[in-house]
Amino acid sequence: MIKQVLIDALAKAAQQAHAANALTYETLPEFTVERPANAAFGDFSANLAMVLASAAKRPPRQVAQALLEHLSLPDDLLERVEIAGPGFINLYLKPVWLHEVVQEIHRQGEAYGRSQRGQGKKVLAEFVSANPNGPLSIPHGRGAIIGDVLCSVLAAAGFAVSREFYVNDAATSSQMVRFGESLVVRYLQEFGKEIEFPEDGYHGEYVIDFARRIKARDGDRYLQMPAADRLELFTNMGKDAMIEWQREVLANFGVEFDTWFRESALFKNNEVQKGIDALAERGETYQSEGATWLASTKYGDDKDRPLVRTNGKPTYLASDVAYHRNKFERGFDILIDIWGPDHHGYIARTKASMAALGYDPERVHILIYQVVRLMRNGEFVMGGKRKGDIILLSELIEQVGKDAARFFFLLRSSDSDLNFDLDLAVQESPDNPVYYVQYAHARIASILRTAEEKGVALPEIGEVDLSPLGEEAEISLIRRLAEFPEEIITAAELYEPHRMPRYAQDLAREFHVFYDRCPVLKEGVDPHVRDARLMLVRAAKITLRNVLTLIGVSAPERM
RNA sequence: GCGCCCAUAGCUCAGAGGAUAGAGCAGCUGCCUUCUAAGCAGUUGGUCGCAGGUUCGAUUCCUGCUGGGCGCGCCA
Repeated sequence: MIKQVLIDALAKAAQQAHAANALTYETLPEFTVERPANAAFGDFSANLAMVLASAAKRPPRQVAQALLEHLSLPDDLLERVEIAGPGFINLYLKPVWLHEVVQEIHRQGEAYGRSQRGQGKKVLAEFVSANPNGPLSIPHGRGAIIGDVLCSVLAAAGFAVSREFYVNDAATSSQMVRFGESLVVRYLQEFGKEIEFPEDGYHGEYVIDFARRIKARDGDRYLQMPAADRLELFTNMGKDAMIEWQREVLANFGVEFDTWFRESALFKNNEVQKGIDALAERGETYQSEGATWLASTKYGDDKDRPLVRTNGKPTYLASDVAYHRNKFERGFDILIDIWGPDHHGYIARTKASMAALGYDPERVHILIYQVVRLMRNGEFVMGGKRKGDIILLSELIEQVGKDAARFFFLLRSSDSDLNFDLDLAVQESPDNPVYYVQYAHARIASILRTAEEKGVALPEIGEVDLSPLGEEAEISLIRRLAEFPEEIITAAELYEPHRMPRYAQDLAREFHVFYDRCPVLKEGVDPHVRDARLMLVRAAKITLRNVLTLIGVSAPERM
């Protein structure tokens, strides 16, 4: 990558200036080489002189001067260098670097954008993790897409990624029992039994539907069963059905998990108790008021937390300790948990519990995404579960389609609330960002199709002279293409998948401008220009398709 | 009361400590006998919530306020 070449050259210049006693500093500070906002400031701009100024005890511009005297870059790459503003080193490159970008994209094809930054480090991302007693909701959709695309981005940046869904199916949990009871009552009601439905039961239609399916399949055979056995059986049947339902909806949404990890397995293998014991052995727990507590305040939590209740049952935290410990024991270097906003209070205790077990809490990254609001006709919908007018994730996907749903869920930073405009998502207009981006791809495909129809041969990349590419629209398009690998690395390192749709929009915009200004196949275009532009158009197609694939959105050939 | 997130153009939001703070929408004005007008161009619009601090440099980092969203169980 060109940027790395420049960074290395500047670092070397600093070392040589230092060796020649032209510059003093202890260690070379972090510095950046960036594409400046204003094109007049060159192709790239470095802040090295400014960050070096205080150590060198000289004004930034003088430091820059000293650096330039020792800077060496190939003549066929570097056009000129300028010191500007408070001490920026602005590098103006010859167009050949841009032509090399186009060639590189052709050579790499589907691999363009990928890098080895992650060095194969093993990452486990856990997300969605809905309870197996109901349908997936809109917030689950946001978590699903953030997790799925973050994983794709990490994989592209050279990490070894696993996607995991944690199933909160502990049989002892009161919510699972309540769910099982609700299902039993609905089943009995199907046979005309007049049983009152429990106030704190699961009122949703889906429970009734499933009870009917059990009746249709198995008839009345559960009517005479001992109540305790029946409850356990129905709880399990209901759980399996819910998991399967959730799995299907997510698969329809393009989200597939490598593993579905069950909380119940932690109990089955006694790992919950082992986790508690491990903490006790390390002296991190104590007994008080009949409960067992984790001394999480030692590791930055604001209170100590109960691990085992007065009634002897472990808390949710106890399973979570066992679960995270299990993840580390499976050999993952980095753990990522993606949680909804209602879980923010659990960050400190989760990290504290891992620290108490001797794991570096820095290896656990917990991402909290903020609330989603659906809007229709300019008004908020989804009044709440009680009213029953809640929109399910499956319904949303049906209404707006997978592409729009994925793109919209990813459009905002996880830290921001998300207002999901249902009307806009289905609009076939340029206001709709997903159409805007897909349309750019379709336009490219159309050009290539037309070339074929006209009998214009598509030459091999190595055979084409790219030097005719020099117009402003061409240059800024190539620059944008060149940024793609870095953009993926940034998104991966900051855990910010929302950078991908944003990049896609920026790239689409550059292409539309190019399309408007630079005819490819029209009458009167010089064949050399035409061929060079064809190569650029193909490079844009490759890159656009690659970013859309990362987001999980289709790249249509026609619209 | 405590915690998390947010506060940037009329609206929805970007902006990893850098130069003149950006995009889309909305408003106004133009561009299709020419590769897809689902597009492009021009133009209007800002005390980056307020007050301090750190820094050569703060929309960005820190502290304190103000306003809004969400949450705060030996529930999961």
